[in-house]
Formats: sequence, C-alpha cells, structure tokens
Amino acid sequence: MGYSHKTIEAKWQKYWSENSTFKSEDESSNKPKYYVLDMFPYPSGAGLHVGHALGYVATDIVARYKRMKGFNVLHPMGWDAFGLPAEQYAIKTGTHPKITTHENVQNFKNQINKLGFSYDWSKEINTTDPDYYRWTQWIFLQLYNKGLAYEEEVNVNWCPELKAVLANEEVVNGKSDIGGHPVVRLPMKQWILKITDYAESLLEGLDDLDWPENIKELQKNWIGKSEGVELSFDVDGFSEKIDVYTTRPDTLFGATYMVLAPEHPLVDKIVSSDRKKSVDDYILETQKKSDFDRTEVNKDKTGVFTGSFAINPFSKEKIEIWIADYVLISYGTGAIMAVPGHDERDWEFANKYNLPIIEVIKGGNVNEAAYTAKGNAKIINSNNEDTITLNDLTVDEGVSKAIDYISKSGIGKATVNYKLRDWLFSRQRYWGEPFPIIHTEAKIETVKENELPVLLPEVDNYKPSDDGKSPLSNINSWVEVRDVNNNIIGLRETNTMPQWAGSCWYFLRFTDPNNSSKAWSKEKENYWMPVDLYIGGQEHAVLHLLYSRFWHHVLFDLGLVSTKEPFKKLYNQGMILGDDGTKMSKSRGNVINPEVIIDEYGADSMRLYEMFMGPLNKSKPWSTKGLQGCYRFVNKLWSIIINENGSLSSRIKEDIEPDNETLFIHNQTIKKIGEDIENLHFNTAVSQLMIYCNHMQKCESLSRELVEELIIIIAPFVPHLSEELWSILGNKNSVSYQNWPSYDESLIQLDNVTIAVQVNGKLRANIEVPKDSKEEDVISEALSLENVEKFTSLGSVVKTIYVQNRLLNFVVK
RNA sequence: GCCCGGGUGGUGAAAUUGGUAGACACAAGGGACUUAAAAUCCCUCGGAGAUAAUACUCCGUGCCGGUUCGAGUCCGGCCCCGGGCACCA
Repeated sequence: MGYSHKTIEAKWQKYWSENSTFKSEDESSNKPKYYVLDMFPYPSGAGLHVGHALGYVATDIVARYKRMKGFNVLHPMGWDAFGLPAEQYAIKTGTHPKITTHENVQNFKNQINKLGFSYDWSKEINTTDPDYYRWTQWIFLQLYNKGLAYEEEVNVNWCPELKAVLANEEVVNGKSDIGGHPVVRLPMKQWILKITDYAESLLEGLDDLDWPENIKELQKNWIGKSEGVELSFDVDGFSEKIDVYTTRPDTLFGATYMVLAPEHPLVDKIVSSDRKKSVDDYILETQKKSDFDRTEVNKDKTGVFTGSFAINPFSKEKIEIWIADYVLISYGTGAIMAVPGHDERDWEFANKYNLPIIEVIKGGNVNEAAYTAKGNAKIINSNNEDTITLNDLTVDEGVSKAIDYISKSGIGKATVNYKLRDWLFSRQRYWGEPFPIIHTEAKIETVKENELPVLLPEVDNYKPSDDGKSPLSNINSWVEVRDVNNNIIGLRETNTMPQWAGSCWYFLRFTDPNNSSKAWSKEKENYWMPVDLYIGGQEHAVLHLLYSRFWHHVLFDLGLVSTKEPFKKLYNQGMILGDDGTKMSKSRGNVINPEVIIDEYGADSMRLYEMFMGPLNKSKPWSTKGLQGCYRFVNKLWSIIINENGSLSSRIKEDIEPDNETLFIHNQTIKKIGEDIENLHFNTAVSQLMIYCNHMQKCESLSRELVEELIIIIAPFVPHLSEELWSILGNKNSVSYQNWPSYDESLIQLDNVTIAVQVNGKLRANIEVPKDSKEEDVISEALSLENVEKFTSLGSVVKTIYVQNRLLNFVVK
C-alpha cells in the first residue's frame, strides 16, 4: 500500500474537525498567547486561488509551530462579506446578496478546509451577520460621539451609465473600472471620518512596528507630513488678507505673484470689475473639469489675473494675484505665493504668462528652468532694510531666520500640513452596514446603543435611484421612523458604510466572537491583543491597514482597547504568477485551480511546494513541474518510513545508536527549521527537510526516536502526512500538540572542519583540520601543500589572515 | 518626475550578513531496472581551457569605478525590470 493522499487527508481533516483539535484555550490559560492572523477574504464567487493559499499556508505553519512550542494560539478565519460583487450580482439576477454570500462562504470554507488549515472554526465571523455589524455600528457611534464623524456635501463619483456611485478605487482614469463608462462628479451629502485628526498619531505609531519598511514608507508618504509656515499677504486696497502655506519661506523675496485656487472664497471679493468676466468664465471652466483632468500633471497650466495686487511682506513689492487650477483648494490654505525662480510649477506658469522671475538662490539659471536646490545652497537678492535680510545664508539657515521673523512680526506662524484627507465613509449602496443615524427636522440623532443593530431591510430593487441615492431610500417603511402615535419623527440615514468598515476591527471580534452583550470583553481583548503576526497582500498597504490603525488609535484613546497599535508584526506574501510569468487571470488562461492540484497531488504537496517556491514576500511563477518535485519528496519520505504493506519499515529500530553524521543532520535540521519558521524563511526550511530526507534514504537503519522527532518538525508543513505517520508509529494522540524537539548544539559542531586556503584571496586548497586548531598549526600545514606552495613561492608572504575554522589567506607580494 | 523593492546557471532559488558563489529543487543529458513504458534508483550538469585524472588554470552574481588581504554582500555613478505616489506649495 503506497501513499494515498486522498484517504489520508480526508481522514485527518475529519479527525481535526470532530475533535476540535485547534480550538484555542481561553484567557485563563497559563500558556503564553500567540495571535496569528490572515487578512480575511472577501468570499467571491470565483473561489479560492493558489495565491490566497500562499499566505494561509505560511500562517498555518506558524500557528502549528507555536502550538508545539507551548503557546496558546489564536488562529481564526472569517469573511469580509459586504461589498460590491454580491450587490451587482443581485442587480443582475435579483438574487439576494445574503444568499450569494452564504453560498460563496460555504464554497470558500470547503476549499480552505481541503488545505488542512488549523483554524479554530468556533471563532468564525462574518461582517454581514447582524450580530457582527451591530458592533460595527456601535464603534461608529463611539467615533461620532467623539466628534470624529461629520456630514458634508461633497462630490462623489457618479456613473450615469451604471446608475451607481463608485468608490475612488473603482474609478480608473476618469472611467468606471467596470465597463469603462464616463464618471462625473456630483455633490451629495456624505459621512466623513476625521482621520486627519489622527495624522500625527498614525505617523508616530509607525516607528515601533515590526512591519516591512516599504509599507511604513507607503503610509508615511500617504500621510504626507510637511513642515512649513503659514503667513498672510496684504491685498492692496482691501482689508482682507490672503493666507498662504509654504515650506520655503527663505525664498520669499522671490515671490513675484500669488495664486488662489479657483474655489477660494476671496476670489469673488478681490476680483476687479474689468476682470470679473474672465475670472468667472475660468471658474466655470474648472468646475466642468473632472478631477482626473485637473490633476493630470503634464497638462498645460492655465489661469487668469484677478486684477488685484498683494504686497510681498518681505520685499514690500506689489505682486499680481492670479487664480489657477494647479492650486488645490483642499491643501494648505488654498492659496500660494509663487516663487517661479525656485519652483518648477511656478516657473512653468510664470514662463507661460510672462510673470517676473527673480533669482534668490544661487547656482542655477532661472531663465532656463527653476533651480530647486536646498540645504547648503546660498541665498541672494534677499535684502530689505525695513524688514529682513537673508543674503549669504544657506537655505536651511534662511528658513529658520524667515520663520523666526514671520512669527515675531505677527504675520504668520510655523505650521504642519498633511496630505492625508478625511475619509469619505458613506456609499450609496444596499449591501453594507446601515448607519445608526436618524435625521430629524432639527438635528442628527443617534440610535440608542441598546437598539442596535439597525437591521438591513429586505428590498425589491437593489439599483440605486437615478439621482444616485441608495436603494434603501426607496423603502419608506424603513426610512420613516415613527413615534407611538405613528407620527413621522425622523428619517433614517440611507447611505451605508463602505466595505472597509467591517475589516477595521474584525481582529478584535476574533478575541471574543460570540459575545452578545459587548463588542468584546476587556479580559479577552487584553489577553489576546495585539495581533502578533499579520500576513496579507500588499495591496492593503494604505487603505485597510491605515483605516484599521485609525479606529484602533481612537478605541485606545477611549480606553476600549489595551494597545495603541493592533498589528505588531506585518508581513506581505508575494504574488503567485502563472507559469508564463504573468499575473494569473482568466483572460490569460493561466489560472491554477487549487482543488485540481489537491485532487492530483494532495494538500500536503501543495503546501510544501508553495513554501518551497521562493521567499514568501516575492512574486514567483507557478510551476506544476516544481510541484511534482515536492510530491516526489513527500512520497519518498513516506516510503522511507512505511513499508509496501502499510506497516512501519523494518529500517526503523528502537535501540540503535545513530552515527555522528545522522546526529549532526538531525540536530541541524531541528535548529534550522525552528529558526526558519520564526523568520518566515519557509523555502530554506523545506530544502533542509529535503537534505535530511536524502540522508535518511542512505541509512540502513533509522532510530525510532529520531524519526518521531522528524515527524513532529515536518508536521507544520505536511500536517496530514505527519498525523498518519505519527499514528502508524503507534501514537494515540494528534501530533499537533507534541512538544517541539530541542537540539543539541554540541552535535552540530563537527570534530573536523574544512578550511579554505587562499593565496591573495584566491582559493588554492582545502584542508581538513580538527575543530579549533591553533592558527600556527593550520598555517604550517597549509604552507606545505603543493598547490599553495606553488603560489606563495611567487613572492614572500607579507601577511596572513586566519578566520577560525573557516579560512586562511596568505597575502603574497 | 519622486519614493520603495529587485537584477546570481537553461529555470525557481541558496549563500551563517565581508570569508570556498550556485545549497535544495526543476528542466536537460547519460546509465540501471523493465519485453516496453510509467514509477523508482545512480551519475553529469555556470562558461572556457587543459588533462590519464572528478590534478589544475582562467573567467563569472546587470554595467563602470572604488574601499579591502578578500565584495553577490559595503561606497559612488549608470542601465534595466517590478510596485507605489503623482501640480500637496
């Protein structure tokens, strides 16, 4: 009887499920805790693909390893099930998203279970479950009560063709991602979360996180902190002042004109009558442009003169005030001082409209291009006896001096700006969490906490209305809130929350998923949080990972959670590409279906191969040939331990003394596998297992004790096979909770070591000497070698470098 | 344009962080077993030269230079690929 992956895998999956093998202990456990989390999936109709599996295999190996190391492991799985595809399917077919979601979840769960993951299914959650979104609504109320949620009229992406409001990420180059229809901007009342209040907190928090540097960098850039100064310019003939934000106050003498964003409130006031028409036309023109057109970098800059002048506070010169759409109303003060000599955008604009350019930083040629050097570049042409002189200072010195002067003279103050914008938190959709909000005539009222959840009602038509309102707005019986006398006292908010909402806190719910009176108990949260290891795709670098950190910071400030940061260590799995090296996609026809692979080669081989392919965080192409190599390995391992007839191989003996080489490899393997798992270097762990297995194959007899230890350390990688071998060896319990074997460091040290002998850095010989030999002994032995002597005799040895137990290098001149 | 990653055999990749480049595997070639095939096992496998020799020599980690006894690894400049951001003053 050979190795039959189908019977073995089905057998142990059933066993694990029936025995609740992977149910974690509660917070009263005396074991240390370890929380290892996957980014929970959106259960799409397409099912699981091999790329999903990559991250899940990695976390599963860590979870299984940590259990064996004596940790109480929380390794849960759930479903991020609100969202667009189910809703669009409903629009097309009339099938309720609840039904679609349920089917997809079943499908995903079946597929996941076939891979032999050790999830604690008693903790399964689903964001669309009222028992779950009740608490999503509850957290929203906490944010609202803290003043972090507000309503505002903002432009949304409206696609007339699809009759749908699209999220920013669903709009690509001004067209809908689906179908490529034009998208226009339409003002609508929206819920906004004040994430900008937490910009500094989110930035600071990054420092202590064990996250990939590039993800931290992405978040830093996204938050986009900039330090500068805000100062006001007097407007000639008006009492109003124009505030600008600049990071380069050292170039103030070079500010030769000003630009206001077309939406700036002062435009109307200061525009001269002869310019009114052209200014109004320009404003109208910009309003028509899409955001895409406005933010296109390479387009020609446009603008018009307002007819008014401002006074440069340093030079006291009169400078023109323009409006132009390259200045954004949403950043800084919505107005800038333009320094064409030293800012590329301003230079381009000044060049086009013949505005004056003054050189105030030495080094470039401002007639040709803006000169943007900073740091130690020298300031020139910046002197006014009545105000300030910056001449001959470096840029850095000039910045400090200018800020100093600006704040002392009362024209402005040092300021910090962030690129981060507040978070548009509502969608005009059906399949999402309803807001616990009621609009009455006078004000906004919140639904009482004990009346949560606000249930999502049944609807007949999932389409948004023509004016872009959510399908919920059509259900009067739900929208209208009545008092006991059946009088309408308010209208429910009909927008729903975006898909990010549920994933902002799911890791907290996993600590206490069945709590019906609270979102989580303090004890459980305190025991399990933070997440020790979080693995998922890099595509969530700034959205999910920033939003959930934001909520967590708020919850921390409210005293509702015990750590400021939710995810201690983050790691991104790479993509698995098709065997042609391109992204797996249906249209390319290079999609690998994990079920087909499991059917033919088994989950154990697939797990092993996905880990063996290369470093976890790299993209790498799939190769079914490569997978076959792992399948061969698994079979080889089986046939070493198990006979043809299915019983234990006679090679395995109770009372044999393993030879030194075997002990060396055995101990080295235990050490390396443990270290590699801790460092997430699964590919090298697998190759070490192969090395060990290749060695075992050559051994005539094997020590039962060592074989048992081997089975334990391979169990995280190939759990089904290990359970089967473990039981054939006569063990009654699951291998999953065996203690991880320890290794003997002294056995990993060999008695003899090979020393590389080099002459002038080139390898000339290898010698084997006893470990820790004396330097002079090694040198004299090396010098006596023919091939070494040949090269040392070409000159005289002027220096000798000796690296203990490793290398000897003669420097000959 | 700016900010991150990354360039090592025919292929996926290793290399204890400055110390024998190519572990482990795939593919390829050769052999054993077999009537044959599959499976399995054994051998070869960066390039060039040389040899009776699996003595040996030279070259080789994207390119050019540097530091060092010694560089895939560190420093400077450049080229290419992947990802992210993009008029943020």
